[in-house]
Amino acid sequence: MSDVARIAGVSPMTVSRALRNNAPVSRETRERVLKVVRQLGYVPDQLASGLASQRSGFVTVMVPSLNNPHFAETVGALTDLLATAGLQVLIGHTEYQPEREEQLIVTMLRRRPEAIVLTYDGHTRATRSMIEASGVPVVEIWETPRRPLEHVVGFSNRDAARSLAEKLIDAGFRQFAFLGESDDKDTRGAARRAGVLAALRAAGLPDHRVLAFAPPPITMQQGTRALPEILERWPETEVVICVSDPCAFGVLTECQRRKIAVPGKLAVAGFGDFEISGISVPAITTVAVDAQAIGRKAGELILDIRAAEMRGVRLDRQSIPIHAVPVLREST
Amino acid sequence: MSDVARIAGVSPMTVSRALRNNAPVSRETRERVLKVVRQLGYVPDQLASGLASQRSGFVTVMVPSLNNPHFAETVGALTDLLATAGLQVLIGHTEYQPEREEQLIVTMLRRRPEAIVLTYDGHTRATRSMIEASGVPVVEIWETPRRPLEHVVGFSNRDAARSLAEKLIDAGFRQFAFLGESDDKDTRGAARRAGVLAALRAAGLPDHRVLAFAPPPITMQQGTRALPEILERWPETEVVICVSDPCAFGVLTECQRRKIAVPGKLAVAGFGDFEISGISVPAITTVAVDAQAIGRKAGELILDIRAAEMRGVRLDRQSIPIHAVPVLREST
DNA sequence: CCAAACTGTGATAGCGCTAACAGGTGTGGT
DNA sequence: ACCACACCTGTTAGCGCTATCACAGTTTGG
Repeated sequence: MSDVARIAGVSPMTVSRALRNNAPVSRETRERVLKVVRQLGYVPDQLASGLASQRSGFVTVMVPSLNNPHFAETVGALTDLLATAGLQVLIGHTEYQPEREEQLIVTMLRRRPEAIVLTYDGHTRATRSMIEASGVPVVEIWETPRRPLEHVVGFSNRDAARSLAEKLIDAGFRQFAFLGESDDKDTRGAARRAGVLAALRAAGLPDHRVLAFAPPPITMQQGTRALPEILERWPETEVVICVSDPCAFGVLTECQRRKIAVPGKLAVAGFGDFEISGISVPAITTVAVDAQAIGRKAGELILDIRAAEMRGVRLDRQSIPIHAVPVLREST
Repeated sequence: MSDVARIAGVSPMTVSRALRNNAPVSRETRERVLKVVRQLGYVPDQLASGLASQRSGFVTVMVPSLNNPHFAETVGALTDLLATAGLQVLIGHTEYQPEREEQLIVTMLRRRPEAIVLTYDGHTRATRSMIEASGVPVVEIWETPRRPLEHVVGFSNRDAARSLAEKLIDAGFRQFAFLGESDDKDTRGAARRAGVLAALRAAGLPDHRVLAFAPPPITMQQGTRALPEILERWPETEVVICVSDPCAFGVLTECQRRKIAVPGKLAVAGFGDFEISGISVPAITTVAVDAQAIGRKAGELILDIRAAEMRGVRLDRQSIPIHAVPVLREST
């Protein structure tokens, strides 16, 4: 930077100002400086900038898995929105394990993020206390937790799943099975299961057909393996509601292999409205969630938080609702 | 850090050493310091550390899209491997646009990454020269480019696609169509197309049935819309090779909607061996690529590069091959 | 027994940038 | 003519760490 300053005939401070948007520099000086910057191919060091200004320019995002179109969309939308404000996203994937989340948070806090975005699946005590102690603003996404850490951009997985089950009850189904996850304490999957069971109980229907197949995520492959287990244990099942679309697709294909008519003999539903659910034959009934909107609104919220910080105040706890609506398709 | 030093009765320098692994501190001093660190909940500032030590601890990875199971797997494997060495990954998604890659690279270089990983899809001149000028080690993945920037972890998309086409020719197919991307200069998709066409020409078969449907990526949805176009223009087509698995799945489902028997009336093949290709009914013929291995080997390579740097030398250009093999399944 | 080597710790001086304030110049109002 | 003020630029002093050298205390070896 001092090289640039010398050649442009100004002080390093003026170079620093010329490189920012809202700094007071005359148009001609800025142009002269930027010309030298381009000439030399100078690239400012953001580590140094961050240290001096106490603004790292980072936002940390924790998702269970990258290999999930939904979280990829959320992260993509968030990244793009924050980029407009010069913020970069640091992604961590927890593999659906709160302990891993805790460990990642430690690593992330070293980078002094300006905000933390957490996908809800339960947090350890240590995670909660570390984040609170750090004073970094937090946004939880993809659920509206009972005990939110601070801000929330999400929906009730329980209510959404309940609403889906109610629609299927209205459609005349009576014998439900739920294909879900094991080890699902405080997870979004557990909330979906609870929602389905609540609908069944409210309608006076049997609620015992719950298969806790494996730890999350349940893959397509696991969906194919779960179907025979359901058929064997509860041959009377009329409809299988799956914790997410990929395993619903797995169940569907296994039905096709076994020549079980869907929806004639068995109906199948998922959760999330992944692209595949609209494309497959038959198209899969599911709950549509706008994953991009979650990322976008979380990003907007973070910009609001920063704007408030500039004014010296801490933004009040926000809870931004996201729509999640059942979509009945051919599979039911 | 000076607080910790004062309470532990040592100098800040000793605290700094106690927090690292390979620094000379006596066991008892380190334990005493770490105890205070835990007591105070002190979290070292890695921005400051990076500035002082000239090691950012970052590796930049550019992928076309996060919303693609393959790149997600590659990035995931890379992230996990680099984490073992305390390195963090900064992800950028180019949306398949070299210009966006260029712009992202500028942003990334500000963070002084210790290595850059690029998914090959062609690079602009400016990208190439910026990276060379920066002196940061580069690894290109998912292809073996003709003019590599430096290191490579990948395979020939052309040869892999050619090999798939040859197998299908051996299986007796004669009238091929290729469903690919438009605007595919220097892309992996273009290499696949070239490979298929080379196989056809070598076998003396017609090679004119190429549909350049849309800019990458071709989605499932677009696969469903491409099928009618192929059928109309070239009703004699016996097999459609698609640039990637998702669009192959789209083509397959559209066949099912139109009651076109696959593979009886029309065969379908993809590229990449996404999970869906092994699950769908019929399972889709494709080219299997070990996406995780790409991430893992790229990570190992980066650790080698750093180890060499420690010894004061620059690692020779490496080119690490990845296997990509055709997998014939029910759809052909 | 003493020089040489090694071990653990501290003091000093930055890393490359920016916050905060100081000051010089020009403009307009009175 | 003077003051008030806006506007632009420079100076100084760090941000929170670590590289490097210095040095005391200890061990080693001939």
